[in-house]
Amino acid sequence: MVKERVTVIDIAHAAGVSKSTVSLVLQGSSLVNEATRAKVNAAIRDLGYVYNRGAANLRQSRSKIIGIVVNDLTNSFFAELAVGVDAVVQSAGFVQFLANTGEKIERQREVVASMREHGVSGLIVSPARGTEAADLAPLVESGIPVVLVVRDIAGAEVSSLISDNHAGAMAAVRHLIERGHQRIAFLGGFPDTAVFEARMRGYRDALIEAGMPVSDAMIIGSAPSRAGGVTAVEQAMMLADRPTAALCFNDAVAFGVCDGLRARRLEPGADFAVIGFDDVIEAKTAVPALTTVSVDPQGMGQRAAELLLKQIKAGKAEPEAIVGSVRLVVRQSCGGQVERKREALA
Amino acid sequence: MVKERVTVIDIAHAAGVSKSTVSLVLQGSSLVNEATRAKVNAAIRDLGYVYNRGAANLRQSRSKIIGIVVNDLTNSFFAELAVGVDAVVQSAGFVQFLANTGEKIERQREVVASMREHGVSGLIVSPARGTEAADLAPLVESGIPVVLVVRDIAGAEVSSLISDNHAGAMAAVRHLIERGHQRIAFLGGFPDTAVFEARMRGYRDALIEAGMPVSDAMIIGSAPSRAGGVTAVEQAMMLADRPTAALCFNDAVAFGVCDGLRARRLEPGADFAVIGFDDVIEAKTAVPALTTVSVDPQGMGQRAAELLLKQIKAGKAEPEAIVGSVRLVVRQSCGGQVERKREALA
DNA sequence: TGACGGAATTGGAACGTTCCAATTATGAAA
DNA sequence: TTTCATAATTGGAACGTTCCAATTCCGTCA
Repeated sequence: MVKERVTVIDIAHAAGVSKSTVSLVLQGSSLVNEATRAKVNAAIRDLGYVYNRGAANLRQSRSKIIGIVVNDLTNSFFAELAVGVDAVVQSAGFVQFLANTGEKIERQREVVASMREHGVSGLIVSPARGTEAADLAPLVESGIPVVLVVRDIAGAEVSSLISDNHAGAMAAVRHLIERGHQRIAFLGGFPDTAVFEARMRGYRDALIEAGMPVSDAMIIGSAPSRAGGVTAVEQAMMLADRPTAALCFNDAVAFGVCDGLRARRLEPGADFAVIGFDDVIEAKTAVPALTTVSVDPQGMGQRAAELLLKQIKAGKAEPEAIVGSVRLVVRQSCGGQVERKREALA
Repeated sequence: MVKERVTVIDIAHAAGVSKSTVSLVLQGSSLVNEATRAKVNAAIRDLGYVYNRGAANLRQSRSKIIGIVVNDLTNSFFAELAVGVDAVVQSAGFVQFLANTGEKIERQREVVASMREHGVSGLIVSPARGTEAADLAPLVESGIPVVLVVRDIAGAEVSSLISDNHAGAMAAVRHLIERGHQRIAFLGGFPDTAVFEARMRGYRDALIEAGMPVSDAMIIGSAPSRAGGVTAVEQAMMLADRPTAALCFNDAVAFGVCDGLRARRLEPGADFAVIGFDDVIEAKTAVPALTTVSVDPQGMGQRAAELLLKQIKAGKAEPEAIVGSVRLVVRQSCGGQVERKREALA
């Protein structure tokens, strides 16, 4: 019961035209007569023809495939990024190869190679930790458009779309200072990443701007996950001079920090101010709703995809470095004024 | 500066052999002499050759691509499912097309069609709400192996891998009954889905088994999301005869229920027992840690992928319906004995 | 009637690989 | 030396499409 593949030739036969005409119909060419177009379409339906995009790609040496490789799909930030990308590539008639590297450089190398072999027209990459410009060199030399998201790589000559981490962190810390906090920690994230670096610098610069002391003890790294947040806040609360507020590396860490606070019978928002980063979808519905720096992961995915498609269409465009603006979304987790809070506790 | 594509012919030239020999080398054939193999490999490296899998697929009429279509990638259950699939297909040398339908039947139709055109060797589908057997018919007729996950479709002659929702729900409710709860609600989920049906039936059957009354008022549907959980628990707490415990449709709903409880100054676990379903990755680290029916989404993705690969290898296997076993993971969110709890409150 | 021009259609080559059958090289046995 | 088997290599056809140049069709105009 093996199905013979139906090809343009079969259609041509059935419709009594040549394969070239069928091809024209498939491409929606205006050169073909209305009547024959109808005949051909009827034959296509009758025989259950399915277009072989692979064969077409081979002939035209271009494909309608883009690749997206992310470093951690279990992190909902990246999952949302992927759906943003998916939405725009789908409506442009493309389909996406998605691969998850789990932060493994080796796996990243493999999947990128595999995607090249499959002839993707472009690639959106959120690089694994430790990726270097050299890792991407063969890819960019081949002339395939690449858009880096979330994490930039120094020296890589490709477009990038990262959010303004420095400005976002500053805004968050300024907000905490305005509310009267004196001891503000920076919690979570791997210290050897560019994103950590940028957010942490924003944190420091806001403190310095306000003439406040910067203490390294207040900067506590961890895995950028919920579990990491728990351990980071535990460590912070061991300090002699405990913080009363924290800017967290990302929302996952922030949720973990909330968990850790509750485990010590402290209510996030009321007893300790926490601010996240990213504005993942759960931030709004959590209790307390998370104050966070909004990065809009889906929107970012969309913009990255649009940029990539533009470059694909243009043949090869100059690398663009876009830094996406970012805004502080104030919800409940950062509490009210510190003074008011003190009263409530007294 | 347009790059000419390097082909097997170029390699053959450079290495002083024929294209057939190069092809043999690429396929790792044992027919080729060690020395020539080395020469060819050197040429491949020197010229920066990249294999054109599309051309190979065309000739062999089989591809190393599988498709995975999910109904909601922003739900971390499905994101994890996708990484499970990804892990096994990657190590089998396949790559995955991933598409998100967002529960839209129309989009699902489009992406499935697109995947067929791209010649996927198999498909893993978590169908959108309302998908019918007829929607899949053309696909299965074409002989492409399909594995349905999470949601089964009556009458579709394809393999499926769903978890034992009925047994899981029963186990959870039995556990609550053992702990002394008398009024147990079932919260969240869309009532018109098969998964809802199965879990709700498990809930009812456990109550009946214990000789306890079943009240429709205690069964409250909602969107299967965190926000839905909040509204469902609000509604439940309006009841004259308030529940003291709930089995939730899934973990997202359960988190929402916890949020809603806290908004009313009730502590999940201590004041109200909540049990989730799925065991997503955050369930373990949340505070309180969520008692839940473990479905192991990554493991499920892996099993689905393995089943699919098996069928691809076998040409065409008989449809198998696997129901994955499921176990109750008791953590903190369902509290201790009700008696003890009452003492603590008194 | 013949020439012309635009619209519609067509055959064949090409894309980069694999597969098959055929060929050549190598060495051992007669 | 010839013969044979085995190992290694090879040319050409094929996969299903698109593209190009060429051809046919048909109505109009001189």
